[in-house]
Amino acid sequence: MKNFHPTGNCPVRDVLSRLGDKWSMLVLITLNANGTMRFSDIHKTIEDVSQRMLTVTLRTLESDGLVERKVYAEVPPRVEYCLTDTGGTLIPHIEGLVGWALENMDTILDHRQMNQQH
Amino acid sequence: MKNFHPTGNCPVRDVLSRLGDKWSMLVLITLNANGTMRFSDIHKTIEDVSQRMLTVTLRTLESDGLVERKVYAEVPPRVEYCLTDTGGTLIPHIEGLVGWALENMDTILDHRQMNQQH
DNA sequence: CGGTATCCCTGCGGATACTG
DNA sequence: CAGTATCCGCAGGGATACCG
Repeated sequence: MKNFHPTGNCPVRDVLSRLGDKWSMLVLITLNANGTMRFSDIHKTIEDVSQRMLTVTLRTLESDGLVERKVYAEVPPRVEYCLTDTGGTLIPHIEGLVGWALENMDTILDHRQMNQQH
Repeated sequence: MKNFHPTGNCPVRDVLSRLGDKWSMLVLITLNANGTMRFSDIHKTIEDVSQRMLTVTLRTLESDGLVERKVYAEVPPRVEYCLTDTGGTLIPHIEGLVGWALENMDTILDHRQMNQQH
């Protein structure tokens, strides 16, 4: 019987759990679609994320090496974010999931409603 | 500026948020790797999921039409689970993510540690 | 065997206010 | 502009007990 927790605490689960939070994937595909963006640009693009959670999400992605953060010593301050190479290699897989979701969400929503009527 | 919330409450986010929970992807790839499985088999394969959460996860996947649940009128009862066709089409994308995680987790973990020393 | 039913707790993430 | 700091509510999920 095949399983998927090689060592007890599985690094794959660790990595994937990061992407499974509410905003990470959205931030990544937004950065991929628009290239380098300022903090405020990302915030405008993803309207319903709070400033706090956008900061937290970006910092986590940065510390994982998926996003690069560049601070310019200007007044007012300017901070730019872009994907790293590692972050870029993740994009196709996220796009794959998004594409699948787009293709199948009608089927899924229908099926879900059916069962709700029970 | 490209964004990703077509209608305000985006079905893509809805669908993906389901897969982003703690156990769904794990259950799906386990079922894919082993074919039809009984409840207890899944539980043995994914050791650290509670009975409650395994039930909840399977029921959600069933109501979304990704997993099929078959109950046999026997004593003691037997319940078998397998992927549906729709569920099957999702597998390659999950495998893609898992593959990426396996390839890149060393880089990620290193990067993460560097930043923690700060 | 394959579940429910309860209770409970952690921690994700929102709201708001303040700052270099 | 791009953040911290603080507080707090809620839902995801664990532990335990019981059931057809």
